[in-house]
Amino acid sequence: MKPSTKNKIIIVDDHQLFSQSLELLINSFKDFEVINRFENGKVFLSYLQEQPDAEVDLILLDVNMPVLDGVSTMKWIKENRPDLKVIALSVNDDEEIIIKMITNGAKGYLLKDTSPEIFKEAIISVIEKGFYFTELVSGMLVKKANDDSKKINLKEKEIVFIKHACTEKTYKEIASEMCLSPKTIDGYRECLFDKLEIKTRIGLVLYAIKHKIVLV
Amino acid sequence: MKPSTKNKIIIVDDHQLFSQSLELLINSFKDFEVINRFENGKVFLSYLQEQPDAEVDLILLDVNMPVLDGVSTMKWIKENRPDLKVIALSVNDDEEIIIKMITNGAKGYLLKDTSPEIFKEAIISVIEKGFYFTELVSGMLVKKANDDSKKINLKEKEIVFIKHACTEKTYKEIASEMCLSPKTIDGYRECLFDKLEIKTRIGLVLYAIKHKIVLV
DNA sequence: AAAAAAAAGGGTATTTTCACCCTTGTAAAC
DNA sequence: GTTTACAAGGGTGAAAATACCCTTTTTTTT
Repeated sequence: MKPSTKNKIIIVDDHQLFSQSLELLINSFKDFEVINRFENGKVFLSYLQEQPDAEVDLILLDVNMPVLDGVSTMKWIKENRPDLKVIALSVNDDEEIIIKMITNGAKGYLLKDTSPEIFKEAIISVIEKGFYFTELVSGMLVKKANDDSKKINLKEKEIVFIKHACTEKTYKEIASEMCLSPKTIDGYRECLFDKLEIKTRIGLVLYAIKHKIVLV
Repeated sequence: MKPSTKNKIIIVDDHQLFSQSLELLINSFKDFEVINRFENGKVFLSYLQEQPDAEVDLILLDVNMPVLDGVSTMKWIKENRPDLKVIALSVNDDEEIIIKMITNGAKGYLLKDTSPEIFKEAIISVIEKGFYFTELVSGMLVKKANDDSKKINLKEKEIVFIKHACTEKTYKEIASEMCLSPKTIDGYRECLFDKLEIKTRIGLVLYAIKHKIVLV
């Protein structure tokens, strides 16, 4: 039997049901075949390091994985194997994650509720033209460009303060924990209220949670 | 050709890639076949109402769906078709959701990262024995039984108050919005601080967010 | 029908939060 | 070598939040 001329695809996804099922789907396409599946970023990167010359036309990379998630995996690929073509797969359209995957070099971002037809189209597009972006993703890239212009950047001490503010401690207690005068804390607070356009400590807590400065 | 004697399975899942791929996987099992797929609870329930006599051995029901989610769909099934056997499928192990699905009659709860072997085992178990629960799920049922004993139940007005407290409004403003005296609000606050074992409004906000009384 | 619990409101005092204005020392920019 | 920026800190006063005391009315339980 002569070597296959089909496009070689690798799936990296911890959802075994999905991963294995998706392989069946892809293998049912005429010009594509799945040559390998991995259950998280770590084992996939190990494979890449051991077999740097393996022929791979496309990687389907899940975003939400244990051990080494999609973003971290993508970062490694950007650093070490920018030649690889990756389509990110995810169930959610979390803006932050999408942006991270793309700025780290993903050539496409598909939601898992994509139809098999669009899916096939995306695979072909990435292999032939080098990219595939839906309107959803393009829209986010435009939105990001806007957001960037009015970005708020918090200093390290401010972030520490915010974390303390998201507890039941008083400002006085926070000051003593941070080894600063209560008046300095008062200054941090006023500055943040101004920058973040809020008026109360409650607003600060809500901001911190929304922007994942503190986790709940 | 004589009618199939295979077990008839229905998939309800909005993730088309997954849904279609899973069908391929199930059809590759000897004794099972997928007779229908639906992309959300609404279209599935419509089908059930139009074809009440359709033969179905098992339903694979995704939890996270648009239009009509898994929990709502499960509630309808409990009310109207408790004879149907359902395995809930989900990507996350959110305790609250798992409990809801099971108390509404799901016969099993599988994470989507289950291996195809376990998956097959679960399908067989539900069809033959009527249920299949992993240790994860059993553990949660035990934990729930414990939690129930020390459950805090919030009254409707308290919940309204908490939602207001999670904004930058003052108590005085909240009182006027709720058409109550500030003193009454003061009473709500004190009572909640006591019940929830907190000392400040910040604590109340954190509690509300953690328990999904308010969303961020 | 009496007792208990809950829901609404009041008084007073303390602590905390917030706003606004100001000083000093130090490091970076021009 | 000024100017600028900034981090740290101070004073004062008003508003908000919190604690702990209380009464009245209604509803629920027994």
